[in-house]
Amino acid sequence: MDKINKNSFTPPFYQLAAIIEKKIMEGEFKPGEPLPSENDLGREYELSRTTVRKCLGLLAERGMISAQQGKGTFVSRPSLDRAIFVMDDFKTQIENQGKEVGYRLINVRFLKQLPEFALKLGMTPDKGILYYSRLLTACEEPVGVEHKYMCYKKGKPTLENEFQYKAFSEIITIHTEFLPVRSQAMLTAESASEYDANYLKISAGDPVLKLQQVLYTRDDKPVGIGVFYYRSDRYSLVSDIQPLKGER
Amino acid sequence: MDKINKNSFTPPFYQLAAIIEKKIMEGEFKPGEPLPSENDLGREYELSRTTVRKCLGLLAERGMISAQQGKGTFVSRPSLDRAIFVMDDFKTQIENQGKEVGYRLINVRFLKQLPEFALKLGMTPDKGILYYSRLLTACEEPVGVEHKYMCYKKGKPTLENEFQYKAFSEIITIHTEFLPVRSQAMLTAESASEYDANYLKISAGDPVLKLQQVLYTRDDKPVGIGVFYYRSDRYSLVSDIQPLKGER
DNA sequence: CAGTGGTCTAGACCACAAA
DNA sequence: TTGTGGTCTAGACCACTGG
Repeated sequence: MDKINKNSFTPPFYQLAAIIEKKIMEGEFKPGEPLPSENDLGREYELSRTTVRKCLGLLAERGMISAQQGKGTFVSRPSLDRAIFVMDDFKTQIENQGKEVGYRLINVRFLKQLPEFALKLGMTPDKGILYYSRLLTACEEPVGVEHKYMCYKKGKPTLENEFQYKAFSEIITIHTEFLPVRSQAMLTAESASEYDANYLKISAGDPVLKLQQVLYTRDDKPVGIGVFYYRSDRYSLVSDIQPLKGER
Repeated sequence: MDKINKNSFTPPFYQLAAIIEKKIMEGEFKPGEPLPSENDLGREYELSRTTVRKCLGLLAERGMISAQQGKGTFVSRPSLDRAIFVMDDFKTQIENQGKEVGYRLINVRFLKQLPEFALKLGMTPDKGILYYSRLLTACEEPVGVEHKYMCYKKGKPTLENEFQYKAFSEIITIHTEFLPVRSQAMLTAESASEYDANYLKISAGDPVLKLQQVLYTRDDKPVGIGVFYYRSDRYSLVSDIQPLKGER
C-alpha cells in the first residue's frame, strides 16, 4: 500500500490525492462506487480528517469525485472527454504567449439607436449609446476585432486614449454611474463580415471565432455589450487535463 | 461595518467572502493592494484563521485575489473580461439542456496509415489505426460530427454497438493495453468540409466550431485523437461570471 | 527578527441519509 | 440511531519575505 511520506516537500494532502487518483484510474475505486469515508481514510493514512478533506476537495475540483452529504463520496464517471477553456482578457492571453499586444482604435461613435441584436439582449438606449471598435494585434499581426456598445451618460469628457487602452468594465464604471458586476459570454463560430474581414486581413466569409459578452449591473440591467471576432488561424483556445504528479 | 451572522444558513466563510468581494467592487480594497492579514481578518470578524482561509480560497478560485507567501494577499486587477467555458462530453451537455441525445454511427474502418494531421500530433500507427465517426444529434436534429482515430491492437472483437455508445477513452482502454490519463484539447473555428456539411445538413463552407482532442498515456504517448465539428447555429459555449450572493 | 501565508492536528457540533 | 459529509475552533509548526 502507498504510504504518506511526511518528510517530502509534497504536502500530505497532495500525496493522498495522487494516491486516490491513481487508484481510481487503475480501477481499484470504480465509477459510481463510494470512496472510504473521510474518517476511514484518515485512519488508514494517519492523517487528520481536515487534511483528508482538503485532498478530497482537490479531487472534487478536478471532477474526479463528488460528495453527497449523509451518503458518501463517490467516484465520478470517467471524463477525459471534458475540456475547460479559460479566456482571459486579450492582453493577458497574448502576453502569456510572450507576444507583444497592440490595440488600434478603429471607430468611436455616438449612436441614438441600438443595433437589433443588442435590443434582443435586453439593453435599452437610455440617453444614448456609445459605440467603439478596436483592432487587436499580436506582434503587429491582426488577430481580432472588437465592437463595444455601452449605455452612455454625458458629462465626463472622453479621451480617445482611454478607449484604446482601458478595459471595458473600467470604461463603463468611469463614464456612467453603472457598476458592472456580472459578465455573461457566449462563444461560437461565424463567417467574417466584409467589414471585419478587411481589418483582419482575411476574406469575407472566412470562419472566425465569435465571442459575445454582456455586462450586467447588480440588478441585472445590461449596460455593456462586447462582440469579438478572432481570426481562427491565429487564435484558438486550449485545454489540458492532466493527472496529479506523484512526487515533485 | 458588515458583521457575520452566525445563525444564518449561509456559512460564515461564505458571508465573509461576499463581504470582501463587495468591498473590492466598491473600491474599499483596491487592485494591487494587500488585504488585511488572515489573522487580522479573523480578529475583526471573530472567526478562526481556518475559516478566514476557506473564504480567501473561495475568492482566489474566482480570480479576485491571489496570495503570496510571506508577503500578503492581494486584490487582483478587475477582470470581468474573462470567460470560463466548460465543455463536458456531448451527452452530459445536451442532457443538461433537457434534450434527448442521439448517436448515429457513420463509419468504422481500419486504416493502415494515419492522416497527416494525426502524424503531426505525434501519433504513430503501431499495428494499425481504427477510425470511426459518429453523427451527434439533439432531439433528432444534427448538431455535430466526430471523427476518432485510435491506436489499435487486434484481439478483442469489436461490436458496432460499442462505438455508438461508449466514451472514447473507455473504448481505448478496452481495446488496447493503453490507459489514457491526459487530455489536450483545442477549440477553433473552421469552414465545414463538404463531407461533414452533408451530415450536419448545412452548406459546405459554413462556419463550424472545431474541437480537436488528443488523449495521452501516462508516458505522454498519444493514443487517440478526436475531431469534432459542431454546427455553429446549434452549438455554442457559455460562461457566466457572477458575484457571490449575499444571503441565501 | 517579526509578520505573512501554507499546512497540519484533534476535537467539536451540525444537517442529512439510511436502516 | 449510526454514519456520512459540512463547518468551525484553537493552536501548532513551517517556509518565505522584508526590515
